[in-house]
Amino acid sequence: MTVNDTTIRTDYPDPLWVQAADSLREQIAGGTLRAGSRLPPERELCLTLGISRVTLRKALQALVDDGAIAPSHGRGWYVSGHADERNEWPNSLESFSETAERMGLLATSRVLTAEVSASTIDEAEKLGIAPGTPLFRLGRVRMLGGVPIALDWALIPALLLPQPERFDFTTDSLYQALADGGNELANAETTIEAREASADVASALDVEAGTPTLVMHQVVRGRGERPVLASTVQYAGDRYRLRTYFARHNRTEL
Amino acid sequence: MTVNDTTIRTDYPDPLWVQAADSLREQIAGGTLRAGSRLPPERELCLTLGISRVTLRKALQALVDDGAIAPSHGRGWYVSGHADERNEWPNSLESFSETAERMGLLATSRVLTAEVSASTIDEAEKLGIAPGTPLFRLGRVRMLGGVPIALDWALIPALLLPQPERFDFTTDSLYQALADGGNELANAETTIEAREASADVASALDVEAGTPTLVMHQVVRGRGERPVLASTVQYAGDRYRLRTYFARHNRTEL
DNA sequence: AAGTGGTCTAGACCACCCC
DNA sequence: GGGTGGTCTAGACCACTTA
Repeated sequence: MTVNDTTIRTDYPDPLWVQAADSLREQIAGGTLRAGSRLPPERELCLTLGISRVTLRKALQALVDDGAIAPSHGRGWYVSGHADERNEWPNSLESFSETAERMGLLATSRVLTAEVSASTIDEAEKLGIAPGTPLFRLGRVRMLGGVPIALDWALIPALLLPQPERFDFTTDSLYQALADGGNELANAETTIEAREASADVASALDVEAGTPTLVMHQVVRGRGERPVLASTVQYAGDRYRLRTYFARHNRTEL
Repeated sequence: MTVNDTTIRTDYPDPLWVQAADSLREQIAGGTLRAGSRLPPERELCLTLGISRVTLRKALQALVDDGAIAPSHGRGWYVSGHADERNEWPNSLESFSETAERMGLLATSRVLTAEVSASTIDEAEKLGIAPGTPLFRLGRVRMLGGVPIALDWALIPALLLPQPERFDFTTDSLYQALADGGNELANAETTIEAREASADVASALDVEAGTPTLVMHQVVRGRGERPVLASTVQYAGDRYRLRTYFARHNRTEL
């Protein structure tokens, strides 16, 4: 027999495992499942949620990636102590706008540069394109509550962001603009280092020259695996702190 | 029957999905599957590898987490351009010893402190233990090829690392020591900031006071979700660069 | 229309933990 | 021994891409 045809049949529902994961997240957030407590057995959850065990386990894995629960072989699933909401992009750095939201501040930008011009050899190599390919260059001062926090330079092959003048990057998200154009971001290589503020950077960030800054360089790729974006962000050392959360995967090896 | 009931029985075959993932990794690394090329269809791989589709997909997901391949609905699986070996702990920061290996340098340490003493209130709060609980304190200068790179302070509840004097932390890995004791590390909360080197730090790292340093603070949890380790690492700004690689998960949002 | 990945099921057996 | 998570299967249908 098939499932009991509950006639839900809604036209475009989330996959069952997403619904199940959301349901469990709510129960954890709502306190029905307290931190440290054990979840009902998988086979019982299957009945409660009306899904198969394979599907349930996919939902549970999603919660593991969030850091919300952890399995213990032979004992059960346990709710993590620190089960608050995690990033929507787990294991990533907290984004600037996420930080702003967490701190209850308004994230804005002052646009220094927004223009299309030919790429240099170095830029082309980083982005995996031919030298001279048109690049959209976006330079911004990122601010929280009006205070300058970071200098952000982004390079995007112009073809991937047609008509950049459609956007107002004092408030619009560059990531969102790329996603709207069908360039979903899939992964990123990141390096982070500490460096003194040069005179130029210092004046843009309104700090003294020579003070420590945090320099983050990223090459972000889309689904197609070609780099979509290269960015360099330089944070004033005493005004920002990168945050991230790592969860180890299901590897059995040490 | 009860053949030899040797209690050990270290007869661990890897799960099929791990074997399958390894097999695919080899084919990619070995060039049988070139960057950018398409993998055989899932149903064909199932026959080749002699496993079911569910199992195969678990293996493929592992490669996605490595950043080695990416799926395209309706088209196939594609090998990523940058398909070289990734971290064993994907989406984590590259560890000090990994960096050393990549650069062909020898990672050593000078042990400043290795002692057990009672925890302060602040330390206890970070580690989720009672104030006064004995802590193993390990202070090291981390070096690459004999050059001091970072100051590393680690705090571990003493119960989790009995007889720390068994280890020689000038060369032994703290993570390995914890894993040997059954404390597998599961996840970590990390903050990273830039700060000036104090006089003490500067002399330990052999740099000038006031130069930029990268300060990374981590609270690492094990499977049990209780913190296992709190560490603060301060890198000389002009001698080290953190590296990481993020891969977006299967979320459909955006 | 055919091929491909995405989701889902019902049931099975194994490995681990605890009584 | 009984309960629990970990692995695995064979088959089904849906959604997307390409021709």
